[in-house]
Order: sequence, then C-alpha cells, then structure tokens
Amino acid sequence: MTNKIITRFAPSPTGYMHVGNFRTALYSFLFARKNNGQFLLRIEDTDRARFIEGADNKIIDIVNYFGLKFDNKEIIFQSKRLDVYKKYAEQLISEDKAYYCFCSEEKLVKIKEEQTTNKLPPGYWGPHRSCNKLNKNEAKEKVKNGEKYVIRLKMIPDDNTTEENGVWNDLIHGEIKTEMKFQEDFVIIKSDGFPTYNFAHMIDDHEMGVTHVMRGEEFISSTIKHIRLYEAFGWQLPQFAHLPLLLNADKSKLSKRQGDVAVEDYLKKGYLKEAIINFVVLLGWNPKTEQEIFSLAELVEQFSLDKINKSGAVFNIEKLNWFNQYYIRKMDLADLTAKCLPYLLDAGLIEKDGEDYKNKETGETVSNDWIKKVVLLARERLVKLDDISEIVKFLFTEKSEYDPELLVWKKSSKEDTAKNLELLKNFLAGVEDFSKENLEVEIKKFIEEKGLGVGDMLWPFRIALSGLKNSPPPFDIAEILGKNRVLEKIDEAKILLK
RNA sequence: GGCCCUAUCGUCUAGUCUGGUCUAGGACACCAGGUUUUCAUCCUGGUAACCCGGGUUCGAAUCCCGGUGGGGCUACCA
Repeated sequence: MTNKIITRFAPSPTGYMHVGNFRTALYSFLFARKNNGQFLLRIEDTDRARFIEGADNKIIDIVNYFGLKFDNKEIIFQSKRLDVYKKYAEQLISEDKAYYCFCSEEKLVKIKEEQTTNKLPPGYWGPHRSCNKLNKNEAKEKVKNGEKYVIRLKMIPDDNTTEENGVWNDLIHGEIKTEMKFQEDFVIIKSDGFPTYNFAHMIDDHEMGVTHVMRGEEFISSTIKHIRLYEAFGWQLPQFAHLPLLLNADKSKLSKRQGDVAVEDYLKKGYLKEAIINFVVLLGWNPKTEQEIFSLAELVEQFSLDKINKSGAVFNIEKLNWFNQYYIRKMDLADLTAKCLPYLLDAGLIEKDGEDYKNKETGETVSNDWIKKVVLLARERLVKLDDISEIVKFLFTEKSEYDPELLVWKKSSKEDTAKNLELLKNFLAGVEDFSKENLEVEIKKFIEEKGLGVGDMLWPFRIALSGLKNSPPPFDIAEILGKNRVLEKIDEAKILLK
C-alpha cells in the first residue's frame, strides 16, 4: 500500500441522478485528480426494493458525459459481493463482536414505543438489547433451524459499560463527538441475507483502499457506526469529509417536490455540462479569489478540501441560468448549432429529410448554414437550449399573424406606415446583397438621404418580418429570410394595414 | 423528544484561525440611467448583510460564554 489518495463515487441505482450526488462525485473526482490519486466507482445496489433496472448505466453515462473519468477497470456491484459481506459478518460473530438477533418486528416496535414514552432515544441500544446475551451455540442452532435473523454489531460491551464519547475528526467540520451509550447495535446483515448500507459501504471502502470518504452531511450521525466497524476489524481508518447539503429555497434538503433535482432534467432542458459543473462546484466550495468561471481542468488545479464550506447552500436556478448563458455565448457556433438541432426537431419546426432537414410547415429544404444563422440570431437571447424554438419560431412559419396596429411606430399613422413600407420595398427590390451588414448600411443610408425617421422605417420593417413586438433586428431577420420572402412579407404588411 | 451539524446582503460567497487598512469586498437577482427601431446584449450607478444578549479588549464580523434560528439523523433505505 502506498499513500496514494483514493476516492470513490458510490451511488445507489434507485432512479435518477440527484444533483447533490453529482456534486459529491465532482468533488471526489477533483480531489483525486488534484492529488494524482484514483477516482473509483461502486454501485450500491443492496436494496432490492428500491432497485431500478438500468439506473446504474444511466448514472455511469451521465458521470462520463461530464468528463469525470473513473479509474476502475471493472465496476464494483455490491450485489455481486454477498459472499464477501457474509464472510466478514461471520468473522465478527466468531470474535464476539457481532451476534444473531431474532427479535421480531413487533418486539422492536414495542421497545421503541416504551423508549419514546420514557423520552429515551429509540433503538436497540445498551440495556434495551436482548439477543446479545444469547448463548452463541444456541443461536447457531436457531439459525440452522431456519429461524429468521439479522446480524447486529456490538457497539458497547454486553454489561452496558461504556466510555463517554466517540470522538472523530472530520476534514470539513473538525472534531465531532457522539455519546456512545445511546448508540444502537445496528444491523449489518438483513434477514434477506443482504448487507445494510452501513456494512457493505464500509467493507468496500476498506477493500478498495479508499483513503478519503466524501459524502453528504446526512451521514455524519452514522459515521460513528462505520468507525466502530473499522475498529472491530482492526483496520486503519480513512479520512472523512462530510459535504454540506444542497438546499431548497426554504433551506430544507433539496428535494424533488420543489423543483428538478435530477441532473438529467437539467441536461434535457439544455443546460450545458460546463455550466452545470461551474455552478454546482461553487455550491459549497470556492477558490477564495474572485474568479467565477472555471473549466474542469482549472478546477482540478485549484480544488482543495479546506476551501469547502461548512453550511448548506441553496440551489439557486438564477445563477445556473447566468452560467448557462455565459457558456452558450462563448460556444463555437457550429457546436451550438449541433446542440440546438434536437430542440428544433423536437419543437416540430424542422424534420429530417435524408441527410438534410426541411421546414416542417413549408417542406422547403433548410441548409445547415441557414440553421447556423438562425442559431446565431437566437444566441444572445438563449438562457437554455430549449428556449430556442420560441425565439425563432417566426422564421419557420409561412403566414404572418399579428395585429396591424403593431406595425405603426409611436405617433405615426397607418397611412404613413403603409407609405414607408412601400418606399422601403421599392428600395429593397433594387438591393442585391442581402447580408445583414450590407442591409444595415444601405437602409440607414437610404433613410438618411430621404430624410425619413429611423423608427418610422425600421419599426414597421421589423414587425413586417417578425410579427413580434420584441424580436431581433430587421437586418438579421432579412438576411435569414432572403430577398423574396422579405418583399413578400412587406406586401403582406401593406395589405394588413388597409 | 433525543443526538449531531450550522449561522455575513434575497441567493452563492470573501473576510473569522493570525482582532484594527471592513463606514464589510465580489457575483447572481433586483432597481435606475445610458447606448439602441423593439427585445436581448453592452456600459455606468444604486438598494441590500455581520442572528441576539453578555463578556474580554483602547478596539470584535473576527476571541469567550449564554441564548435563538435553520438543517440533518433518529429503518432489516442509502
């Protein structure tokens, strides 16, 4: 064994990937990479009731997509290691550190009821235990006879004497003390033969050589159990780092009821992985400088455990939006276009046509270059990718449907507006170069030479093209629509004004 | 209820260890102004916080004590 740092990500395949879980994976990955260590994956699938088929692969895909590469050659599944846990549990029994427990559920409930009425902590602890006093051979006999049992770890001696505190050191929170006398003899092997989380988790951490256990703060109170287990085996303790929780707006633990918590939901809406990483990493960690934008590589470079906060962080979508906008604007146009395509398809604006795409309404072929221009026009306005269809929809639809009054700029009149559009149309009919740059120069020159009002000309022009009160500049739209469509749209507007 | 964790703008946070330059800094959001044919972008400015009470000290966001608030755990879930 070297002192190489080993961290691990250990999700349970019970459905989607929670963002809090993702952050844990991120931190574990960053810490391992920063220290030239290893980042391993283990699937904690010991709960058969909550197991969901395929959830494991989904999690693996997502983590890989974000660029957090695992170093295992083979992924560890707890469900395939049942014999290992059994072996270790039997070792503890033979050493009198664990015992078979035959207490029925009804009995356990009764104990708990008594304890609560007496204002004592509930659980199978200290003097409330009974199976720990059973004769070992008798117990084995019962097991042989097929009686249902669980295996429990002895937290304190049978005579209920105990030292006052269990003390351990957390990398983030510092010294943490727990009163031992109320600690229950927790179950390590369930009656279905599967290990509990508390047992398998820690056996595997040991066998995988995990040096730094990073996990959510909700595990602080069960850490003393894990420590007892390590001690029972005489194994060297890993370091513990309990991460602050991710919170809802009301400061409760981030939950599904108050918004999306699944990483895949954010991906689906068109949040970029760079934005998600950047946002999530800053929820509980910060570089102590004023830098806000980080690539994964920069994070690896700058990450350290002592910059992790102690208190929970509210998951504030506004800030995620800001990061996402930032990365969208920075992105290469070709890449952004490729990413937007599925959303245009989804919205039914375009459809596949062999190798190409066509406008779903008109059936016209649309080139990739054309789509690129559309995306460019939307870029400044996108918060997330799935916003695109609403922003550019008007470029794909044939008919213009809008209130003619909208065409009239401020105090202008319908008549003047119609006149202006006529002037503009005649002028544009003579313009060859319909690039937005040229259009802007030519049209503005034209307006000036004729002594016309900028708003009087440009406002109706834009409305004629977009039909929208708020839209991109008319020059940009005109370039995308092309000369014929532009002239047609102006004609339509003139008719509407009559 | 019990055990444990935690506390700086609405939110993410810097500053706390090593008290003074903190009339508390940055970012998001919000508000106002400017640029602009509209929206968006962009630029400028602004509102906004040391949980409370004692103590130590010449001096406390920073140290000590006591409260209070918030959260987590309390399963044969993880």
